[in-house]
Amino acid sequence: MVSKRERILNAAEELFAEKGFSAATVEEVAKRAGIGKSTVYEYFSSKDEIFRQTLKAGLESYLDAMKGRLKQPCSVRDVLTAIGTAHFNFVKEHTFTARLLADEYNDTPWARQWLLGLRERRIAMFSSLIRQGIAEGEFRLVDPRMAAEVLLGVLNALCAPLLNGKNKDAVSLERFHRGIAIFFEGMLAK
Amino acid sequence: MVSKRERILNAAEELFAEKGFSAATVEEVAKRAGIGKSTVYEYFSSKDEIFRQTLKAGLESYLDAMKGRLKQPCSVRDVLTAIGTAHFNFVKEHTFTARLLADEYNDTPWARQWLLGLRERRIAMFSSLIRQGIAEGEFRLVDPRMAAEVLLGVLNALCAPLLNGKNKDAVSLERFHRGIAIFFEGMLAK
Amino acid sequence: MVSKRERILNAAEELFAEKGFSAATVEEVAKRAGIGKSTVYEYFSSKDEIFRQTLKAGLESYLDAMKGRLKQPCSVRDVLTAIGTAHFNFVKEHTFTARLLADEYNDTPWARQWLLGLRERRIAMFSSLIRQGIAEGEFRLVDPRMAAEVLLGVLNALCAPLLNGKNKDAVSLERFHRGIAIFFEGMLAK
Amino acid sequence: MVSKRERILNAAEELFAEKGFSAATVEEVAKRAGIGKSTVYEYFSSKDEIFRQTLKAGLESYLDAMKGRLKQPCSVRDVLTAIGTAHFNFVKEHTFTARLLADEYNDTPWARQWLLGLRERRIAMFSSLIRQGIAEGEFRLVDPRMAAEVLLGVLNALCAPLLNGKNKDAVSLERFHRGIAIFFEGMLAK
DNA sequence: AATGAATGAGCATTCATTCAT
DNA sequence: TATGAATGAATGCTCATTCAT
Repeated sequence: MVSKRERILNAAEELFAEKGFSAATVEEVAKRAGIGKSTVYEYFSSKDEIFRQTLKAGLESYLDAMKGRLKQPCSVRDVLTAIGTAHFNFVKEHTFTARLLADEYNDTPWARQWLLGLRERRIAMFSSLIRQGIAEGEFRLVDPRMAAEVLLGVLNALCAPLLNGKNKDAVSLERFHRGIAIFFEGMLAK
Repeated sequence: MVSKRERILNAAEELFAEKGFSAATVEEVAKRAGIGKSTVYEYFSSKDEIFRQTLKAGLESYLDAMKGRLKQPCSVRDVLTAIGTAHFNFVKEHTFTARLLADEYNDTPWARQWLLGLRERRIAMFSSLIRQGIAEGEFRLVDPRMAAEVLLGVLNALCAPLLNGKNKDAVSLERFHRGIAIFFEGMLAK
Repeated sequence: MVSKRERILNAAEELFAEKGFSAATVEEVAKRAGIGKSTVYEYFSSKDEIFRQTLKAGLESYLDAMKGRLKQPCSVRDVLTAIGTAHFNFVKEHTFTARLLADEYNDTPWARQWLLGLRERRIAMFSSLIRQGIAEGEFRLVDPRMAAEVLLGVLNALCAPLLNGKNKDAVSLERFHRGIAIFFEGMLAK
Repeated sequence: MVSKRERILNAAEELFAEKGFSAATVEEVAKRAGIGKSTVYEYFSSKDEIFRQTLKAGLESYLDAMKGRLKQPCSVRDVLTAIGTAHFNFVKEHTFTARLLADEYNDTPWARQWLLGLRERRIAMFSSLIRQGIAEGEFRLVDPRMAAEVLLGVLNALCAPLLNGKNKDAVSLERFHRGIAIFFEGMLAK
């Protein structure tokens, strides 16, 4: 059985993703978690704290999903593709968290800072791999950080339909791969 | 002299971009516009309506900025680059509006629908051009809509530093062009 | 017509005196003032602030009532009696404020500090007069401050029935004077 | 070892004296008593009941302290002085209870009634002694009840520093005696 | 047209009390 | 007996909206 703390976190994740932090109410969170309103305060000291923990949990779960895909004995393109695929699957699985983690979240200043931090970590991960690809002659000579940003944008764009579309299942992984292929084609050493 | 209606819209644009729709208050909007709180209601029937109009104005202003760049007697790549450049300049100029228009805006359901509509229009514009590029042999054979999505993601990613960074001026157009070049390299017919 | 701010202050004074600060609610205050709950917040920033202002107003009104009775060309006993009489009348008139100003008010720490300050001012006033009485040979040699405390206790004790009794009018000024007479008899130089 | 019931009562006494009835919480009481929150309800049916019993215990403890000082074979003044001394020592020892018993306690209506009852009992005790003193020619002819009220006020005033001052030990019994001496001087038959 | 004043509906948070163990 | 967990009712405070001028 799932702990009450987790039930609250899950409900909050859904609601924050659906309506934003300010518009979601603690009462709704409680109701969706199937508990009384004040019980929420047994587990979290404030609404802000709920958000902080929701974000933290989502972030950890995201980074977990990326793990183990970094040091494989194959081309950088394959590694990046594997990471991209993990990203895709994560978004498909945790749509709500993914929306929270999407680049733009306007509600609360401190939340934005937090999310920008995550963005930086992802960019760092990508650019490090890209630098390696360049060194190994796999990619042509480009600014690695800039290329990393571009890749991040491509991933986000290709996953966007998962966030908003009603027919998530229609969004295929195969299409996703064809999308990032454009990026890779542009990156290859001629 | 700028009309009172516009003063309200400008103030609202800033505030919504800064703190999100829910967290911004009508009183703040009025104060920033330099007018009394109830005067706002002479021009807009509700807070929601203010947001709708803010969005509408931002959207129009964005589409205006794109106009005139579509039917030029040159390569599709040049046209798309021109559009991208217009996008870049718009974001630099209207940071606040740009944030509102950014793909993810989580606050209110109907706002999201509206923004998705804009996204679709941009994608349609891009994919139509890309289709033309393919037909003319400039681009290789790809799903035009998918490529359009990718391009959109690239544009957004490359403009993201303008939205959050403190040193906006450090973000150069030249870097932006090198970024989309990756996309075009991946699109060229071999 | 009495200002809304004053209506709130009056209602608050009554309620705080009746039930104490914590037990009184802002809604009750508003209802008793004949206004909406949130209107209260147009005039006072918080419940604490209401209490602070209530206390301040009560204190000023009390000190006003004492004024002009200090420098009369007669015996110190007469002056002190006049002050005592003013105290008596004030309590009769402003029962609620008087309860707030009574020595013991247990609710909020900062309020207690404030009230202790008032107590000190009253003691200072009394002891200065008593010192004068001693110097002029009217009173016997006693610690002036201690005597002042005693006098204050006597005044409070004799006014207590006004604070709690249902039949306030039965409490006569004449009885009050007979009461403080005991104090003065104990003070006279033999 | 002190019983759990008493531990609760002691904790409550402290807290009620420190912050007033409304502002004190059952959880704090439990914590200070070193027990779980719901255990409190094994011994007392409600927060109100805790207060009632706290008051009752304080009152009994106060009256106990007065006992045995009433029927001594000496002057009434000596008896009253002995009672006053007992009062002084009680306040010094049980500062918290003393604050609760102080004449003014504003928080809850029924508590006030109770405390007024105690006040009446003390006044009755005093006035009976004073009547005796008058009958025996020790005191001059005054309204015994009024004199009792005055005496009570004097005792309270002289003990007030014990309730609020930081330097309780600086408040001497000797000073206290000099204070009530003023009362007695005023009472003596010439 | 413009606005200060007023307010009800709503929200985050607290707390006395109950329940399950 | 003892208690951690749970919660509904209440409370201070906010804010979009209306009203009177």
